[in-house]
Amino acid sequence: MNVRTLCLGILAFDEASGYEIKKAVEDGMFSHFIEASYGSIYPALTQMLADGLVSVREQAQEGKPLKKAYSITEAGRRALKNSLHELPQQDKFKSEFLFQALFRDQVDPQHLEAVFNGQMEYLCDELATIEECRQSLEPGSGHAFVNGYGHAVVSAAIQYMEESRSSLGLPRKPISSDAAE
Amino acid sequence: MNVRTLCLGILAFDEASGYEIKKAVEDGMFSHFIEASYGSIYPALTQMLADGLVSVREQAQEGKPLKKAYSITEAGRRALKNSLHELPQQDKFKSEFLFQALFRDQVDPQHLEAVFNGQMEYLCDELATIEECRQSLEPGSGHAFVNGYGHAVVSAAIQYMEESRSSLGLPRKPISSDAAE
DNA sequence: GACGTAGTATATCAAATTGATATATAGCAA
DNA sequence: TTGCTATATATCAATTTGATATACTACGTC
Repeated sequence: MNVRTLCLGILAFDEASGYEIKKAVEDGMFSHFIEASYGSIYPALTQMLADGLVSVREQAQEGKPLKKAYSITEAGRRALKNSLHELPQQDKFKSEFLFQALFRDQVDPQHLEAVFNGQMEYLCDELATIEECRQSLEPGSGHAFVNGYGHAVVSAAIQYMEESRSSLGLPRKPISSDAAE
Repeated sequence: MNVRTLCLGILAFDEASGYEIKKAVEDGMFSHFIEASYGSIYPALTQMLADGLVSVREQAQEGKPLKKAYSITEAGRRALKNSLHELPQQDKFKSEFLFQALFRDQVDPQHLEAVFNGQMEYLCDELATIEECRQSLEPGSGHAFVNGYGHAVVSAAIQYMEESRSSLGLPRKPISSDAAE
């Protein structure tokens, strides 16, 4: 699945600018299972506009740059539906954290601790984002299923990390400083 | 982190050919948190050879093509150690399965079921690979930690999927045909 | 015995994608 | 007034993917 289909999927929920699509995959609803950068999003939108899969509405905003709000067209919805009926490719998971963890005996203990805490922070942020979305989802919807999947997986990771502290020779929980932030 | 560092890490455990590195990230020990293709592995090895980070031992095999067994050099180990002390990038997770699940009301029920069963199969295969490695790992090692992380996350996903069958309107478990395979 | 498929092994390349950077404007803080 | 953050679009070199080519063995099957 390419970035075009991905954008089409996001636009199927609501019109959005390239910038907003980036935010959605970076921090928003789609952030825990999708990746895309500006360098692929903008060309995808330009191409789909030429192909008639999306339309633009240019909004001149006071004090802000021109905003191009893209909407999905009927042809776009058909193209999306087609893509949705192809068998999905296998999940891809890349973790530099786990790669580094493999060599834990070759790094300074203080680096290991910093990296471990960084991972914990990242996972907790993910979980917070997932839980924020949680209330606004109708049970039984695709959204609710995906949200629940993310919740299950990230929770399990956090729990495992917490249980592994001692076996990695790390000090007990650093008295939740995240409560202060 | 680039493919060069990734190869260096794998070679730090044992000498390997490009083909064997690919297998390691595809099916082996590294498969659940690393991705790399031939098109990046072979050029990486060639470049690192020129840079003196690895050395080659060419093995003429009877009845098989020439095999180039790459080993990490001292310079390579230093380069790896340096990379290991950089802060890791955030995890990246891409799931076309979850993307499709988002639009579950727009696809045929039979497609949804096929995709769901495909994901289950994939997850169960992952878990099997993880459990296979499990015994040969010394407790407290980096390997054991990473293996445990994978086990925790994949198990949670499988459990969530199983619990979600009914809410997605899918029939009960298709009487484990995997036992027959 | 020919034919297809799977496994071992290296290598290349067009196309897709990333990650960084450039441009521009507003608001807020030091 | 200098720097930082946020909004917003856009480009591009470098990296990476995914597909394909080549070549030989082995195994099944028709």
